[in-house]
Amino acid sequence: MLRFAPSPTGDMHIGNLRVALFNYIVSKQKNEDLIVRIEDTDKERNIEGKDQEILDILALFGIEYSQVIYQSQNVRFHTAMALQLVQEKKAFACFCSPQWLEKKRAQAKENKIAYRYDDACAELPAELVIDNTNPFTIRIKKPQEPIVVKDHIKGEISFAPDDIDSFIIMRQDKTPTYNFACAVDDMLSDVSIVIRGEDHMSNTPKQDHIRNALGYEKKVEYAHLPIILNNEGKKMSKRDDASSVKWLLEEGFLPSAISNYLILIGNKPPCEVFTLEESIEWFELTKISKSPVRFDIDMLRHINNEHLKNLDSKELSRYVGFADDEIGQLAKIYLEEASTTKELKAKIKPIFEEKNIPDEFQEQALLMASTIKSAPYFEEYNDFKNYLMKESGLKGKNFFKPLRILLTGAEHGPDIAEIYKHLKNYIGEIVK
RNA sequence: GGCCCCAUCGUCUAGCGGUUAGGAUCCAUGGUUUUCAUCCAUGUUACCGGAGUUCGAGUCUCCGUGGGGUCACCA
Repeated sequence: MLRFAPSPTGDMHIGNLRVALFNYIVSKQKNEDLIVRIEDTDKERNIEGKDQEILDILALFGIEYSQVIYQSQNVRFHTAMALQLVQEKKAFACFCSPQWLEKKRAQAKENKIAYRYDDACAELPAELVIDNTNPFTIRIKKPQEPIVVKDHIKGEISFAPDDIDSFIIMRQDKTPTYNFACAVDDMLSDVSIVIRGEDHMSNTPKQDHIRNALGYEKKVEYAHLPIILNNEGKKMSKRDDASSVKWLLEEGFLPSAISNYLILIGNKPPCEVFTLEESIEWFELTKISKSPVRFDIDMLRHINNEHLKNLDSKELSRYVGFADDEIGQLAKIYLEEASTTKELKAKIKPIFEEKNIPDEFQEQALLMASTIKSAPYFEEYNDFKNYLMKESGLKGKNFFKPLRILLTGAEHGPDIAEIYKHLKNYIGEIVK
């Protein structure tokens, strides 16, 4: 079993999508189910409808999963297991107040030493606990021995007990913390391998420790993906437009191209342009680079352009807002100067709109327009051109510029002979 | 600051002790084109530094340096 575990607290991030993609690929390779677990234990930060948005994006990208579970539905298990740990004295009630802990943290920071919980409540006598009416959290006792994490990408990494710390597993309001819920749920779902972002690296020994304490013997495998950096070399955040899958989609990047790019970076694929399904054939987690990768929109554009070229013309036509094959074929030609569907639309749409004629060609354009309007239908561009030249008497730049502007609404563009093939049936519509 | 990870062109990477250090992208130039672009050709640009091991180090070891991640009763 594999799992993708997003929290419904914001827009789907490309790093997240990448994690989903890798989980999907590996689940296919291992022939194991992939489940989606919505991590909604923080009621304050949950955003209504984000869960569905995430699911919609997964569908759009062709990421299939066997079921969706909501972490909040598992709290009774979390509670029961926390209780078990307390009874076994592997966890304890901690009465330290948030304010007190915050003060300790500030002190540690001031003294430039790492903050660690001092285990003040770890060995409280039972009567002190029973009589205490103050609110408390539950903390798990830190491990005795270092915990070694085996990661398919990072290799073996050891964490000292002090760095794992006696951390909180249940809050004062009796809800589980992330690490606890996550560790328990992965166990309950019988997850075999966890593929997630590198930012979870330091959570791993904690979650491992929880399962050990619970007596779970199966070793969960891990793979931590290097994070994606922005142009400044920092982790991509909400501030970076390109970090949002929604934004990328709106900019006119194809889902297939986005996944292609996300699988390509920090990887050594046998080829550069491929589909998600193709990548299942050769994908290997161990080939993923250990170092973070920079997001390069130029590369994405290049990949997107290639995917656009591979689309059949009918489909391409729909992406540009039309329905017929002919416009799709026209769009194909424009692919030589556009890399996203948004750019493509910006090229195609003006063709059917009223044209803005620059002052210097005003006169010629007027003459050209009336010549075109009275011209018969020509199958071949050459005949069309010769007729117009003869009738208008225009030539050279004075002929081609107005013609191009009248036909396409742009001063530059693809070879007119090429686009005429797809425009000839619409001439009446185009030149009004 | 503690812990963890990382280090080849601007970017993504090939390399696995002996190479003119290769490819893609980006950029520049030339050719093709009525135009922009495409396409083709060409070109600029990289082994973070220092010690060691070795006949020989981008490749192995150590130490620096640099970059990133993470240190919540968030996930």
